[in-house]
Amino acid sequence: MAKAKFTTSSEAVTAILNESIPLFANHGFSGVSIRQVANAVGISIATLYHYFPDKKTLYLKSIEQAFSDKAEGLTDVNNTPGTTEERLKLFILRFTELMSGDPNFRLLLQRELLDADNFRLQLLAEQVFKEQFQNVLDLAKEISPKCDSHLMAISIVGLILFHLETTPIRMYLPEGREEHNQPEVIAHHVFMLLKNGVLKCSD
Amino acid sequence: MAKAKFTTSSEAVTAILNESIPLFANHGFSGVSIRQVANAVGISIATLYHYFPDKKTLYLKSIEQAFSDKAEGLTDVNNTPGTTEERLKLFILRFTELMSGDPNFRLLLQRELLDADNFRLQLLAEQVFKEQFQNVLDLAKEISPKCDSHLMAISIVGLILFHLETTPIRMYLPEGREEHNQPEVIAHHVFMLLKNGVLKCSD
DNA sequence: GTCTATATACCGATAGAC
DNA sequence: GTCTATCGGTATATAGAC
Repeated sequence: MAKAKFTTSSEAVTAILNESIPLFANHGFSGVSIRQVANAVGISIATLYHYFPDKKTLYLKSIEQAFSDKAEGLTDVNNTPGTTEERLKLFILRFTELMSGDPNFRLLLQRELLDADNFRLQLLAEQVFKEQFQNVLDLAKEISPKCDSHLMAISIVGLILFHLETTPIRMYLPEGREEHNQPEVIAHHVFMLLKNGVLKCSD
Repeated sequence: MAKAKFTTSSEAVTAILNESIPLFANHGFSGVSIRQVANAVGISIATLYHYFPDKKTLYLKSIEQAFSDKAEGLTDVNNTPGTTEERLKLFILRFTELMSGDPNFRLLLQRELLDADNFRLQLLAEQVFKEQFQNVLDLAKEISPKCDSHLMAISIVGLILFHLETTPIRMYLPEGREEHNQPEVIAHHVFMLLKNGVLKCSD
């Protein structure tokens, strides 16, 4: 008779998600097989199916788990004392560190932007990013009231995310250096660019 | 006996790539089967294998084809008369239109940034993007000499690409509007942001 | 709760007729 | 040059023993 590998059901689920999240983040939904996940956890396929009804559910639960708690950790930036500029600087630094500190989250987000259907995108927008995006939107409204807030908010997070997105190809591009991948360097550059614009930028 | 479907070999290759490129762009390497491509072209799997030795080669040739000629079309911006600011504006508009006009190219690029190994990234950087990136780099050096050119160049193209990347989720985010997806609107916003910075931005 | 064994379908790739 | 037929392997998912 097979021994119980896990003491509780949620412990098993956690162990499975711990393996499935990095696999899906690095190879995408169709690039990962149930077999791979089961092998990584050290259980059989049938056992995996005992905890998740099918592959798609496993994927969605992986997303859900990887995205949970990301909705916090930034919420307090708008309630921080200081000038608008200081709060922008703080947000940029926090967001950059958050995103570089959790590669799986960023990779899954990028893959969802590529692969998700409208229903999943709507879910993502309304249940994961809405509150956070509203905060950036408020910051954008305050800092540049004459500008389209939505476009500005996208630009702020986009600047940061694209620098992280291009990390692997950077070294092969002209003048690419290792230090360009450090969160503090990226955050500082983005802040200076946003503050002064390209014409008066200096770092 | 089967009739010749194509009059020349290159005609057949073109017909196959015309189907494989959008498929790979929308679903990725492992999200597309040889069967799907063959069905889309209207030929048998065996016929497809007559023109391409294996799936990986078909994928790489699809990338190659989709990326060819993209190296031109922007090269002349640095030789355009006018102030640095005018040339920056021209580059942003051209690049935005180029990228929104060819979704397959952008999608394949995003997928390569996620999936490609270091060898393929190096190939991509040195044989596809090197010259173009150097042009942006030169523009960045000229426009903001006190700033790290590499970071600035990445920021300029990143701002544009991220707006296109987030197009599908935009409408579900607060204050997202259809007009935000128009290339001219994006280009104008990016230019104004780069020119004045977030503090003095107005559009 | 975990396993082995298996069902069924599809995968990439090939053989060989025409 | 194009096809049908098929190979061996792997995919997702299930049945049933323990």
